[in-house]
Amino acid sequence: MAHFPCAKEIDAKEVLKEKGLKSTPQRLAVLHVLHESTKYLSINNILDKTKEILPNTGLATIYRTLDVLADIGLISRVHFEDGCHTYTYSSDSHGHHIVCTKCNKIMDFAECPFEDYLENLSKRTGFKINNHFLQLFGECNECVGNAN
Amino acid sequence: MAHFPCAKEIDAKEVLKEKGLKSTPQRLAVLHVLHESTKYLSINNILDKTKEILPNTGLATIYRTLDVLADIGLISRVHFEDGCHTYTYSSDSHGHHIVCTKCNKIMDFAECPFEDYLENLSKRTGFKINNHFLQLFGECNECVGNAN
DNA sequence: TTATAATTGAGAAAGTTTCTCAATTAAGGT
DNA sequence: ACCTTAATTGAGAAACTTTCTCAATTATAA
Repeated sequence: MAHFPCAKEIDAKEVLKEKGLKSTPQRLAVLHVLHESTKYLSINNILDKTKEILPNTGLATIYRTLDVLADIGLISRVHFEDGCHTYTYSSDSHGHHIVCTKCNKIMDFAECPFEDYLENLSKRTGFKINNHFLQLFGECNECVGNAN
Repeated sequence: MAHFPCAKEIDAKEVLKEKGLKSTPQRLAVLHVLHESTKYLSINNILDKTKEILPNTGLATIYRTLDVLADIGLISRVHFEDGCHTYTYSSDSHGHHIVCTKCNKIMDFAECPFEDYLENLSKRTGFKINNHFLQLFGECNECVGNAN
């Protein structure tokens, strides 16, 4: 089986094993591609970069792999106002993302700022809040001030 | 031109006018459909309900109308982990949503809990944060405790 | 090494979204 | 009220995205 210099490869293999899933070259390659990129990637970006490692990889495998990796929390989906079909490596299962709208860079911030707030909101609204999604948009330190 | 008993119809017409957009029956009907529903609706839900009011409405018009209404903030998109192709009426342009994962009900909460937090995060990360997206998932007061 | 179930690639099928263009219509000026 | 005009619409075609099917392959555990 192929080997990829992914810092988290060992971890990934263990997580896959725990869930009863196989560590295939395709899964490790997709993970490697996302881990290597500081930016969010579209399905086609991921297919292209995966094919640089494993040229025969099929598109259906990319879809299947992204679903699997997202389910087990190794990667996460990035949401935009008009669609959510891009992905990024997930350094932490509770990671929220800051997205640079100029260069597409993603930064994680694992801390969650409003645990207390949610409890309060829960009481006021009668909603039992189980989950939340937060994503911030802005300009990263390299892009801030640049014309485009 | 058709009239729909949408409480916000007058407002909607003004907002459309301000932006140089026409108040067509189709746009008002889509808005009415979303305003009337407490739940988020898919493109096809919206097409079906709009056709009950205007039977000849085409699918392309639904897509165009949803884009227009979302752009001007009269409605907003609802995001899920695996897609974001549902919509809800927007009572407030900064409204965040709580979504009931059992009955699909949406509740708005306009207040934004972390203005201060974002400023602090901005300083630490070097990101200039321009925008954010927050959505909460849970069970509403009617569904909480129900088996399904 | 072998058996087995999971996974894959390829292409077909299904589903979603956008585009094109002639016909219609909302809205402002007369 | 009636033009005029540019925006909007419906319909179907085209483009694009996602899922499915199934035979071939392969990771894994015995």
